[in-house]
Amino acid sequence: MIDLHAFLPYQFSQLADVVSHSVATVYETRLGISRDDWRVLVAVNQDRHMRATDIAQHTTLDKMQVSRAIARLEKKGFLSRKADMGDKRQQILVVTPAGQAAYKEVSPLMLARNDYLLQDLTSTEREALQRYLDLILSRSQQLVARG
Amino acid sequence: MIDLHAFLPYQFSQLADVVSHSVATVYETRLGISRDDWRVLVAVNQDRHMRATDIAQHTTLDKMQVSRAIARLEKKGFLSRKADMGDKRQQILVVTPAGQAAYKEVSPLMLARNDYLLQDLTSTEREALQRYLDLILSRSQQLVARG
DNA sequence: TATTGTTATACTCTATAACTATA
DNA sequence: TATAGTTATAGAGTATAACAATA
Repeated sequence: MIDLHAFLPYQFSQLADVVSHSVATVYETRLGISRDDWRVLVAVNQDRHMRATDIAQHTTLDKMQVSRAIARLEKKGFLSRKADMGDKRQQILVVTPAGQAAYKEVSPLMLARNDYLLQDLTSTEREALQRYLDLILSRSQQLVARG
Repeated sequence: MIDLHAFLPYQFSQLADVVSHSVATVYETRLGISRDDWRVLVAVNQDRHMRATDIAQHTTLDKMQVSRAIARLEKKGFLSRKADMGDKRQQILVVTPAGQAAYKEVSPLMLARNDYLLQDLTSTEREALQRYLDLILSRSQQLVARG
């Protein structure tokens, strides 16, 4: 007998949906951007001189998603592109002041919400949770690799 | 500074994707059905005399998703509908023998994979994990409710 | 007038791959 | 021939609401 509620895929997907939604509201309503856009905005705010490929690796988005997120963020005025004289196929992505301001406005609110979600756990418990999640993740990756 | 990898929405959504995918492979390849279909199949195998509304509550799917999943499962011969003489708007959903066989073939494999994912955790740790996830879920629901 | 379940529609996401320009 | 990034396209999934039958 399968109890859906004791079933990891079911639990995690429900949890991921609610948690994402509860936090994503912040950038959606304040900046009017999507999840992919937000991830790219975080990346370009952390590292100067990122290229699209770097961002893809950094975010687990694929190059197509990154390309489109970049286009949307550029249109919003949150980032701009500079030619890379070394390799003309590549572009260097730079946050604009508006992109920095957006990030600075929103990220503390995001962190606060993230923190709020963890308030019921002590720091030891948080570490334990982290450990459990890592173990489960690596086992599930093994399963996927095997098929 | 936001570290995506230490950020709950990011972590959970990555985890949910990989975990779901690692387990969903079983019913996708063996039965050729989707996640929604699978959830409905579980529901009708557990409870006789379910109606579409019951299933919606039981699975966190909405009535439209349930309606379509029912249609697909019926087409596959996994369930059938009987008129409810009490209320003619409703239908009683019954698993067919083929639907039972499908469930019996696949559910042990699903449980085995679910169990495999948890192998690195003791039963105490599993309970702790469960508790942490519940706490986080209820806080995120609070956030969503507030907006 | 409200409810059960179906159908329609439009919108977003995702996955794949074709394409361009450079290397 | 391979790589960086863009564009096209089709399929799946999602959300909203209109709708028919019954209550």
